[in-house]
Amino acid sequence: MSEAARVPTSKDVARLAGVSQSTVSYVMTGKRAISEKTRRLVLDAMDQLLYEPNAGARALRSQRTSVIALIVPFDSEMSASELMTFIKEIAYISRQNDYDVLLVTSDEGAEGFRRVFARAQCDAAIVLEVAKSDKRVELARQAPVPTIFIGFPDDSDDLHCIDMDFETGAETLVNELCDVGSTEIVALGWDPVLAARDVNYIPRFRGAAESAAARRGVPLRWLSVPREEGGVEEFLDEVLRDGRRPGLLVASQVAKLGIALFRRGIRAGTDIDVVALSNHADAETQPIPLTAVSTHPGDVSRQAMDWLFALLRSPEATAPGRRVVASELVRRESTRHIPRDN
Amino acid sequence: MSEAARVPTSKDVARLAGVSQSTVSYVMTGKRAISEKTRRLVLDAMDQLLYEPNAGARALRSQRTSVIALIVPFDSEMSASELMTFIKEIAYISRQNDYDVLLVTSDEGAEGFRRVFARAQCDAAIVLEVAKSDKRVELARQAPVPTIFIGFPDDSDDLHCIDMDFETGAETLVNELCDVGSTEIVALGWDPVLAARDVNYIPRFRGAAESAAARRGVPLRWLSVPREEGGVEEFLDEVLRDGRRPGLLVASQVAKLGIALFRRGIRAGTDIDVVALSNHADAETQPIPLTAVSTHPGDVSRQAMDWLFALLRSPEATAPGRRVVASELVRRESTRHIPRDN
DNA sequence: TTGTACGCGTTATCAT
DNA sequence: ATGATAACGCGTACAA
Repeated sequence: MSEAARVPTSKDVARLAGVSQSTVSYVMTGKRAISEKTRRLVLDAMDQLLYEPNAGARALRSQRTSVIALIVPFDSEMSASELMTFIKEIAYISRQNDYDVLLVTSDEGAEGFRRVFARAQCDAAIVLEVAKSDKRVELARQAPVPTIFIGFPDDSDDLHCIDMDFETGAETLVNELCDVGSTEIVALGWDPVLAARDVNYIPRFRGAAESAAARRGVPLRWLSVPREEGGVEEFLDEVLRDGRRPGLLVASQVAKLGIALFRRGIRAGTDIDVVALSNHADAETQPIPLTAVSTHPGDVSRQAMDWLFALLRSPEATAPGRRVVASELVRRESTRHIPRDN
Repeated sequence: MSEAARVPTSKDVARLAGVSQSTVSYVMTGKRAISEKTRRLVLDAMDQLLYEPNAGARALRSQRTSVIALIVPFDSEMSASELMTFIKEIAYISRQNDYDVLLVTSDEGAEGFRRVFARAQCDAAIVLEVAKSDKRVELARQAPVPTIFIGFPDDSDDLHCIDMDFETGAETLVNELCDVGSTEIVALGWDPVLAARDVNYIPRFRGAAESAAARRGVPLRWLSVPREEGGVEEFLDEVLRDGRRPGLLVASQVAKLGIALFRRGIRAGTDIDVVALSNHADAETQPIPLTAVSTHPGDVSRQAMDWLFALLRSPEATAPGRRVVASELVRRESTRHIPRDN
């Protein structure tokens, strides 16, 4: 790059337009009447200089950053496509509302979250994966700016939380397996490390699945499968031995399971029934497309952002609470489509 | 959330520590000698108040933001897993160097890029996908802060560009197909929309593939396949008709192709030879793992960030240029492993 | 309808 | 070794 061209300030604009600096400011904010002539003068000068207001100065003076912090769990078990949908959607909607997005990795734990508030780097935050007992909950209560949690911590009083309906989703999946004739169910659950991290949706999903199975009188075995090489293979060794073919409820590692079954020559929907918790893209791009309850990351993001902007516009009028995004079963080819009478 | 707790300033720290505000500043920057006693006093006060310096004020005064802008092509044809690797790696390395990452979508075209500079929102930028003739090139030259391009625009004088070695990669893949016995090659190329957008690596890869095929005396047909529903299916209809089984060179839509072949009952590595340009994760998670040249998004990111921080530390000493990250063939199961004499 | 002046919270220069 | 003070660029209360 050549030499650092200095960036013009509102003072430069003022000089070029032949007005005072404050007039330039008022033209931008529209907070007082400006004669059409002056307005044109100022706008022309801005165009000519390619002027943009200095973000730091504006933030310092106005106490608004026009930035939304997004706390991303890069190390979670979400598939890349699901996580990407969240990030992409949140980035798009932010820009549509004239906000930028600051990416914060949740590896730093609660620290990164605290930092962006304490440094006044954002006007709001979105947390993408929350623990049942999450240190960020208390921080959010004391925070100078609003936070939307995607997920339900145990103590969510006065918080804004939104998530997909994992409970109904789990029940739907279990019922689907029972309806196509499964007399035993084995669930491929999340990595024990993730479970130990106390991720909120794991017990929500698992509890609902177990209750639903109990109601149907079908035994359900939950196995937490490590993400490492071989985890899914061992799971299948264990589950399929002696020629057993239980209904599979796949909560995690959807892609790996689809491939692993295929490599064993076991055809989902023919030799075995498989249902999954999965976003649309992942369910479709398996060797055999999976019957699945969609996690709808796009919908969740959109609703979260709607709520957030309502909150930014009128903090008082926007009540806290838990919002649930409906789950939905999409039947694909991994289950036998036995006619049912319902 | 409860009522907006006010965030403490260096003035609050000074008062609590019983020193002047400037002393607090000097303790942070270390730019002058401070007695151990005073230093302790100040640091304790900071801890007690959970003080963090205000980002806007600091940026305004110091002309440094500690933010790196990342220009992300959400609408590109990169797989989610590949794009996510870039983002994740860049975010991690940034934090290790005490920088935050501002996410900018490249949908805005050059505009978003210009904006973050003009508003002084970042100390540097990384552009993740670049056109041969890219408007951001000229902007980067005039920009007040350095930019790293991942990809090679036509006019890259005085720019810092880094990318994977697509040329050698293409040649390697073509040679591999020839070596396992292909007498004709068909390439699954990028979406025409993406090609029309002039993405730099498309002609780089395609040109090298065509040259390599010519050198081997093997005809190569390049087909640009739309991303839409059915694009890959039509490609296969066309390519496989009359029982033809050309060597397949898959540059794009790797996952879709793997599934589509499987659904037709055509086994890669047995019925047909397939090689791909793909990152490790995508190549592994196909029904039949693909012999592929890896795009190494992690390596490219790391090297890009190393370069960037060198540039931030000593702009003069860090020369512009084009850097190439070596490509590497990994043989998996999608090609017949015919012994060769080399 | 417009200009002057102040302060947001820092960093860094000038004093002492 | 430390304190007072002047910018950085913007938004807005106060004057005219």
